[in-house]
Amino acid sequence: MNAQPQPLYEQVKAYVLGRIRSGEWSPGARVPSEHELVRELQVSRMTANRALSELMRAGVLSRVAGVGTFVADFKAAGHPLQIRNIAEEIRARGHAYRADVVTLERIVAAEETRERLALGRDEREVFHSVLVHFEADRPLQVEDRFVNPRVAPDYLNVPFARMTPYEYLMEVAPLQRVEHTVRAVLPEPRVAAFLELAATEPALLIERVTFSRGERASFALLYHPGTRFELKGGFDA
Amino acid sequence: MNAQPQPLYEQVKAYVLGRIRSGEWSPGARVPSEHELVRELQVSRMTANRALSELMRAGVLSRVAGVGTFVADFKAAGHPLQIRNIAEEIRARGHAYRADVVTLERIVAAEETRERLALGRDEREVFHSVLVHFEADRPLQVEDRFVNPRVAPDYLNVPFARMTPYEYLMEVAPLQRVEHTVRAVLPEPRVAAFLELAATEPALLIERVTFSRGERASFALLYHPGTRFELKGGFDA
DNA sequence: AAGTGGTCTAGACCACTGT
DNA sequence: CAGTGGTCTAGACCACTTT
Repeated sequence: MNAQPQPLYEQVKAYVLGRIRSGEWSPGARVPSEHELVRELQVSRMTANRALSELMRAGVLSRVAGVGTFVADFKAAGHPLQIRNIAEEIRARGHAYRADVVTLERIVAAEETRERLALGRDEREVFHSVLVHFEADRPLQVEDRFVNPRVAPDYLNVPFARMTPYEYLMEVAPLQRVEHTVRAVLPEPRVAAFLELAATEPALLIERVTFSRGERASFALLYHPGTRFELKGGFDA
Repeated sequence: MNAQPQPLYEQVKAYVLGRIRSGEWSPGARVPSEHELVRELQVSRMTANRALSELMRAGVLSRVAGVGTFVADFKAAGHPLQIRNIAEEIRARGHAYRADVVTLERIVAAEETRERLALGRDEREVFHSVLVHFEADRPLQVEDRFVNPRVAPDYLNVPFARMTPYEYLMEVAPLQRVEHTVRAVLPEPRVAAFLELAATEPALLIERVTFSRGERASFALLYHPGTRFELKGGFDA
C-alpha cells in the first residue's frame, strides 16, 4: 500500500472522519478496533494506532484500553480564539454543519451601530444578518451581524446556505485586524429560543469587530450556549 | 531495558527535559538525534522518535527533517487573548486592588486534578489556593488554583497579600505556554457568594493551564461576574 | 556520501476489560 | 477466555540537508 499524496495514517484518519461526518458513526458509536482497521485497510497496527491516537488527541474519539474506541460526545467544543469560521470548526470536529438564515436585510443603523462601524453622518444604512449555526442539528451559535456596505456592497445577494458571512467577507475584503470582547450573559428571550436554552442558562457572548483596508468592515454579536460551547486558546510565551 | 514505573518514552522525555532544565542544553542547542538516543539509552528508534515528537508538540523542542532537533527558544508571540495579571489590570484602570486569601493548603489531589497537571501516580499532593480579587472593594475574580509542587515547592509560604499567585509563579517558573478555555456558567453557590452574584447571574469562567520548562505548572479556575467583566483581545491578521 | 527526521511494517508482551 | 488499547522492537525506505 501507500501512494505518497498523503501519509498513510492521514488517509486512515480521513477514512474515520469521513464515516463520522456522513453520520454513519454517531457520537458514542464504536469505531473499528486497531486490529479491525489493520484487516480492513491493509495497514500495520502501528499506523492504525497513530491515526486513532491523533484523532483522540484532537477530541474526535475517546479510547479506553481493554474496551474500545468510540466517537466522542461533542460536549467538548471549541478551539483557539483565533478561529473565525464556525463552519470549518464544526466540520473539523467531524460533525454535520448547517445554517439557517433568520434575517438578511438593509436597515437604517442605530446610533450605536454606526459608531461601532465608524460610519459618517451621511452613511445611515447598513446590512444586517442573523444566522443560526447548527452542529449536528443542535444550535451552536447565533450570529447577529452588521456589515459596512462600503466594504461588502453585494452582501444581500450572498448565498449563505453555501458559505458563511465570515467566508464571504474574507473573499471580498482581506481581513486585517480583529477585536473581540467576551462576556457571560443571560441572553434575551429571542436569542435563548434560537439556542434552545432554558430561562436561566447563560450564554457566552463574543462581540467582534473586523477591519479591512483600514476600515471597519463588520460588527458581530456571537451567542453560544454556555453549557455546550467552549472557547479554547493557547499561546507560547 | 524497561522497568514499568513509567513508559520508556516518558523516561526518554524526562532524560531530555532534565538536561534542558539543568541548563546543560540551552535554547537553540542541538539535541541528540534519534539514532544517538538509540545508542545512548538503548531504546528503539521508534521510542526515541515518540519522545522527541511529543516534546516538539509540547513546544519544548523544534525539529527539522534532514537537519536535527533543537531546544526551542521561548519566544514572545502576539497573544490572541491577552493574559495578564489581574492586579496589574485593576491598577491600570486606576482602581484600588485588594485580595483575600480564602484557602491556602496542601491537599491530596483528586484524580482529575492530577490528570490536568499530568502528575505521576506517586505524586498525590498538590498545593491549593483560593483567592478573591477585589477592584475598589467589589469582587472581580475568584481564583481557584492548583499548583504542581515540583514547580513551586515553596508555594505555601508566599505572601499573597503582596503578590498574586500569577506573579509568584512567573518568578519561580518561566512561563512557556498557556492554554485556556472560556465558558459561561452558573457558578456554584459558594463562588456566587464570593462574587456577590444573584442566583441567576452568569459568570465567565476561564480555565487556565500554564506550562513551564515542559511541565504543567498550575491549573486555575478563574470566575468573573458576567455583568462586570469583559475579556478583550485583538490581533492582526 | 553521510546524517537527519518522517513514515511504515510485522511481529511482540502487557494490563486491563468484558463474557 | 478472547478482545482491546498501550507500549516496544529491529528492521526498512524515503526526501531532504549538510558536508
